[in-house]
Amino acid sequence: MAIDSSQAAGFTRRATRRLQTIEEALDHAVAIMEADGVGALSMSEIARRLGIRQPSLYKYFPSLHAVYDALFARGLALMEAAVMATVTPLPAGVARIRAGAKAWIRCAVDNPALAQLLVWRPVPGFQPTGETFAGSTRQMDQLRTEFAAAVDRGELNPEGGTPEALRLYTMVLSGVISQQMANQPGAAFDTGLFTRLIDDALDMFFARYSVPQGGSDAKPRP
Amino acid sequence: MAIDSSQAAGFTRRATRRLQTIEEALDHAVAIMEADGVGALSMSEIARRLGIRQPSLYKYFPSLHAVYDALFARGLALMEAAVMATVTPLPAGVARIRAGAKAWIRCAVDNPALAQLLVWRPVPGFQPTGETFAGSTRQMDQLRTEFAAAVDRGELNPEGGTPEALRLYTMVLSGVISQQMANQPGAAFDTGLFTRLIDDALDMFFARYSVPQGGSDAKPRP
DNA sequence: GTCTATATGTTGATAGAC
DNA sequence: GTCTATCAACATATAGAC
Repeated sequence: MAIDSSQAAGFTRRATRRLQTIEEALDHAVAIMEADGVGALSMSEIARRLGIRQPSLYKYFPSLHAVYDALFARGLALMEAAVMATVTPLPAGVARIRAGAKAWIRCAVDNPALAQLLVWRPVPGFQPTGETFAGSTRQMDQLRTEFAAAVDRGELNPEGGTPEALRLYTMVLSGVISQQMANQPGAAFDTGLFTRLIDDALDMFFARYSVPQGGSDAKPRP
Repeated sequence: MAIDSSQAAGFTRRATRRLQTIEEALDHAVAIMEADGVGALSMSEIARRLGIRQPSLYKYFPSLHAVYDALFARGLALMEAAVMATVTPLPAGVARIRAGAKAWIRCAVDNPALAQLLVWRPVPGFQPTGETFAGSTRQMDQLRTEFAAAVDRGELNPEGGTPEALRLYTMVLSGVISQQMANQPGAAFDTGLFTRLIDDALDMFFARYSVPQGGSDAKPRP
């Protein structure tokens, strides 16, 4: 019992310590990217800030690309968490989609380096692992169901459920964050010249898929 | 006379030869960026492809940043030429703006490296020279006048002339090209999953600023 | 898991001969 | 304008002692 417990505890402690170091390394990586650009990341600099020698870092990451992959995954998780925290208490529908969009944009502005990794492809030769990329696909799937729900509830016309509508939606969000990051980096969400137009952008988008506001009996389906 | 002429000719010949070399260097630079990413550009690689030693390249560009600046300027000029060629024969108005937008997107897709340099900011520490950046500002000014003309002609409501409308417009275009370059690089304009939605995106945008389609007497201004 | 040592490569930029 | 030579950094990654 005592032996098992200490073994288990020892194992988990080592494992958690290792995970802590990994997270710390990623923290530094984010700091480096935000300071000097996404392309300025290097194993040497991470190790330097971590207080270890550069070869030691290879015990945690097999390559620089692996670091980028972990950062991509972290970015995905961060965005998902931000959106979920905002969206979970809300009922399905357009209002929920809108709230999620704003949460996403806000999170992207607050984490510009990770957002660049997600929205742009600034690192030559880097592509997220299949496993990592699956997370991105999963988020897109969930977004699809959100739109389908809004259509079912009659808040969007049937065209709102098409892949084209979804792509148009991602284009709108991508446009907001791209212009904000490129032309006014560092600005806060509430004061950014482009992010402050997010409501207008969403109005513009959803107006395209609004249901005809009929009177008492407006084309009900038999 | 003969002397003056030969001197002048000698001077211009040398000058044009020099300009030719510079243009050739920029051609190689574009090829490098398209092959290995915008951040992969280096003086060494340009010189290698140019068939000269790397220090010799410093006779043409004082630094790598100067090369980026020249590339930024070339990208601006290319886009402007493409838009102008499409737009010049058309009368002012929304149709002309739309045609210009499509020409711009098409040109961006055909020149992804230069487009990335213009739309994103992928090179850490690089900012276009004041002179170069002025070209960008000038193009924005012209866009502003295009919108003002469309408002004057009654094709857009007064809100279409506001800075917010213009920013929303740039966000839409930036969203199209960003999503296309990030998620389906290399696709042609006509078949790209995102670029083929350009008309829908423009519909969505201009619908927001459409004038109320009145009957015979729809709110004429006194 | 950390270190030293090292191999091997790259880069931007300058000095100075021709 | 081209070259050689060189500097000073910087990088990724591996081998192997402890």
